[in-house]
Amino acid sequence: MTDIRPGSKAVTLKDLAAELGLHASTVSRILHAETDTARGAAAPATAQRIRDLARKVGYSPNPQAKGLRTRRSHLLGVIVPRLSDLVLAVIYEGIEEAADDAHYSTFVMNSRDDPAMQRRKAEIMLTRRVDGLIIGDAHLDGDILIELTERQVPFVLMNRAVPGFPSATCDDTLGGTLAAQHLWDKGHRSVSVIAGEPYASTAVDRTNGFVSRFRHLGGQIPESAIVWSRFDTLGGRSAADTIFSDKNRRPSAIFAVNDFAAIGAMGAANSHGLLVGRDLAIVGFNDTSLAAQLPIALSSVRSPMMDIGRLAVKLLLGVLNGETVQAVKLAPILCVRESSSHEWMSE
Amino acid sequence: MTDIRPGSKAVTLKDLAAELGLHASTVSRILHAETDTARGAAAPATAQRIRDLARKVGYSPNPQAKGLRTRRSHLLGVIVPRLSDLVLAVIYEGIEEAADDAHYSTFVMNSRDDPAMQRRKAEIMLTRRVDGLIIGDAHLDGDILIELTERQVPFVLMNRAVPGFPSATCDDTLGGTLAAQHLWDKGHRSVSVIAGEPYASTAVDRTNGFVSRFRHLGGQIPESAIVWSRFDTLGGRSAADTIFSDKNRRPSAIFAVNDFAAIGAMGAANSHGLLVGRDLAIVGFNDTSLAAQLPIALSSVRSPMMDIGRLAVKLLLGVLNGETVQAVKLAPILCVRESSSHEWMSE
DNA sequence: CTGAAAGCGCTTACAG
DNA sequence: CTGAAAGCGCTTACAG
Repeated sequence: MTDIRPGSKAVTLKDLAAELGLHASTVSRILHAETDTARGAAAPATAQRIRDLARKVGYSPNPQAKGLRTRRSHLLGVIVPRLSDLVLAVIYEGIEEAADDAHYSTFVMNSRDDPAMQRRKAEIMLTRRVDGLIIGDAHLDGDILIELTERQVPFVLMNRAVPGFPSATCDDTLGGTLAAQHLWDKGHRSVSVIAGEPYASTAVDRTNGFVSRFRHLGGQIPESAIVWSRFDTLGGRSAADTIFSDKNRRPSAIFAVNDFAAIGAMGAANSHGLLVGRDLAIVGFNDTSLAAQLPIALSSVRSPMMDIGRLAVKLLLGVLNGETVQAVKLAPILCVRESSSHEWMSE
Repeated sequence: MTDIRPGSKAVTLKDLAAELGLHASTVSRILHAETDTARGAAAPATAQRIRDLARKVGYSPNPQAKGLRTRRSHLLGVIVPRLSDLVLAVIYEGIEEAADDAHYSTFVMNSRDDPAMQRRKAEIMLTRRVDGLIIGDAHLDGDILIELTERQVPFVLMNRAVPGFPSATCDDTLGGTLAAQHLWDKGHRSVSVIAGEPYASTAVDRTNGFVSRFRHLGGQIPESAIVWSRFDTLGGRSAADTIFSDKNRRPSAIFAVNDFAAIGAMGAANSHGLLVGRDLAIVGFNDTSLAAQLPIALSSVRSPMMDIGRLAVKLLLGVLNGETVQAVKLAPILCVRESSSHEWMSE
């Protein structure tokens, strides 16, 4: 068992060397020659002795010393709007997994989608000497990314894309398209969109994908039927209230770009005496774990959240490796459930 | 504006010293004498020049070098079952805030409540040389905490307590008591409990608090009415299904030790043709942001999640400071909503 | 009041 | 095949 206590003596290279009657530099050389056994680094027998002892005492190099010397911290910084957004929490699980596999550790910080906070958190991470940043709160209208690029900070975007920067996202446009096709096929001709925050590509792309396809099929969506909103339940509820307050237009279906907004819309529908799945169809986005378990199961476009996280790490490691990386979009699939499975008879 | 780029030259102490015609050690001394201005560290004028330049170029000491020298990383490790559990995500926000204020940074890792994974993650954090651990996934029956204590790793528990170790938690027993009193007052005499995982103090204490009070008031709760379950929505649903499948006993109220389990129970009730808030009362725990926004608003015992996070940091800093710290419990309050506000007439 | 040295634990050319 | 030196950027007694 390893015995590494914060602040107290851990086993050092020098300890190993002393134990073996060797010089620390020799031990170091061997412990790095993982791939090519004893490739000029030391005699095979010596190498074996070193490795055996290292394993036995559970040696692990002091990351501070190593980082100081190599100028690589093996630390990745992750910035998200909020971890209490389930979508980001799940993506982060993917990030943690992939980083772990690559022997990197990750910091994660909440920016609350506030530009000043985004800057502050990025600065803290850089001060900590992270090797690179995974940014999950990119704003379409921000200039932080340009600054980071100028400062040559290695980074990739995750979840939200911004044209011109590398990113790992869901194909949100396609997701919106799937939702539109589904609702059209079920007979809906009057639909509204709870569109999310206009500064987020997720909101914009999902909305665009939906609207384009619906119009392409011959449907009408007036601008007034697209309601921008916060991503959370409360945002969804007030957006839905806005939609229902229009007495001249009562949509038979709502597409919400986010499951939580969709849940809020379900609550609003309930308050207005509408039974979801009969009087009103609702489709959400992300297929979070809650969707299928709600009293009225929610249809949702499933985005591969874990994979987005893993991919983000892969892309960032690519950047750190000097490769040129692109924006990559992962395909979503539609999960139809009780909230939108009924056929709608247009009157 | 600071200009710190990973891997590239950042401003060092030596740079500052050269610029000022001083020795690096002098600069270092001043930059540490924050409290007592120039207290024997340097001439007031020199101190001022140093501080001005440091601010101007945005100097921040290299944490690796500093850590190597001082044997303090100013890093805290946080281990949670899963960040996709909203409760932990919110607690983590409190942790991040408090750590930030104290100039600490935090790693957070998911252990999935799996003992092997808990060990692994703790080991990774220790290998990273964190100064201490905040453990949010403690099991009542585990032995990891004993090991850590023997190895003299500084740590505190958060969210879940284990007797004999310092912790920051909600007063879960009190929370259960509040729920029991409320349901009793509303006229319920036949109740069931969705109790959560028996290895978690949250589950055990909330259940005990509830059962004790209910029995104390003169109510009956047979052991068969206490159903242990997972903490998530699916766990709540199957627990509720179990409860409803007992044809000899149809409770008029259910206390779930967790909001997500409560939501699952709502779904199950729905499937069984029971209208929550009329045929069945449900009370959850934590008052997560969803509770108030559900189509049928969920009554819930509100735990001070953010405060628990902040407190955990405070306690751990105390431990690092050599203080003896205790288990601290924060008081919850009951939020009554539609799901349990109806009066129940016992037949 | 300020400088110079030593050393934290590592890695990396460079000798031999 | 192995050792010795230098140095990453800092802090901390210790001189002077």
